[in-house]
Amino acid sequence: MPQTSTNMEFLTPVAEYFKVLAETSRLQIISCLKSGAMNVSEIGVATGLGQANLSKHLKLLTQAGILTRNPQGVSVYYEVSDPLTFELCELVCDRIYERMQQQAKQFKKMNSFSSKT
Amino acid sequence: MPQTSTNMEFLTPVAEYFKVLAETSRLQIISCLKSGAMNVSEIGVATGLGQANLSKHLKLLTQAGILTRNPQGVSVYYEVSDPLTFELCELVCDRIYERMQQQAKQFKKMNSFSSKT
DNA sequence: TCTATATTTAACTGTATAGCTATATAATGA
DNA sequence: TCATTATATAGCTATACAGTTAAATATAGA
Repeated sequence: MPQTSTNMEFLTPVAEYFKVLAETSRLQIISCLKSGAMNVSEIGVATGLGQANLSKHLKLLTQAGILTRNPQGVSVYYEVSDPLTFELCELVCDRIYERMQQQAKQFKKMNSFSSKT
Repeated sequence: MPQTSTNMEFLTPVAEYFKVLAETSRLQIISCLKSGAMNVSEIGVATGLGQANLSKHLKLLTQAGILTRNPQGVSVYYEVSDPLTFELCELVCDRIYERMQQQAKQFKKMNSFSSKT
């Protein structure tokens, strides 16, 4: 990436943050942690992710500052460290929902097979 | 990806949305469109991206519903279609800034070489 | 200490994609 | 029509990384 533009460097951490949220598996993990802290096995059951794979994602999320790691005896509990994470997901979710509704409306209006009620 | 978990499918469009924002080049494009619509050549100058590469990113952003395409004669103008995009970037940006400040504070406090004023 | 359980790490494979070069398409003016 | 300029696309390479299997590490209890 031979980018030498001025504000490139400032954008890098932003892009990296979004990249962490840009995977369904990690979103699954975040989603199931909405109810509070869980240990790795529990998250594994809840998400259905393979054990090693899950561990890698948890490491990534923790390094990105999105999760907090908390070892308790033999098991390790993870928790979403910042409510902003949930807010971002909700904002995007809501917007996608709005768009889908809009598309459905458009579709109904344009569709010549529609009953046009 | 042999994921069969229930809410996987609902998370896919969310992940895809974040993925589009997870590239410095695309963030550059979005950033330079803050001031309003620009044509491809202008964006090219502003970002320093290669012509073909830029074109691909613009296509991606448009397909994701983030940009609006508007051909005017020989040139094509692009514009950010939804202020939510800017909001998301700002939210993340602000949070990263807070974290960096926090880390700096921690660093100063922990550093045994510090002047401790 | 030995064993069992929980989590992490190492190493590998396949896939997705950023950026490149070269070419194609579209629109305007000579 | 032809040339020129602006965008878009095709094809390629290198890199990043999700998911897998196998091995390593850590903790608690017998």
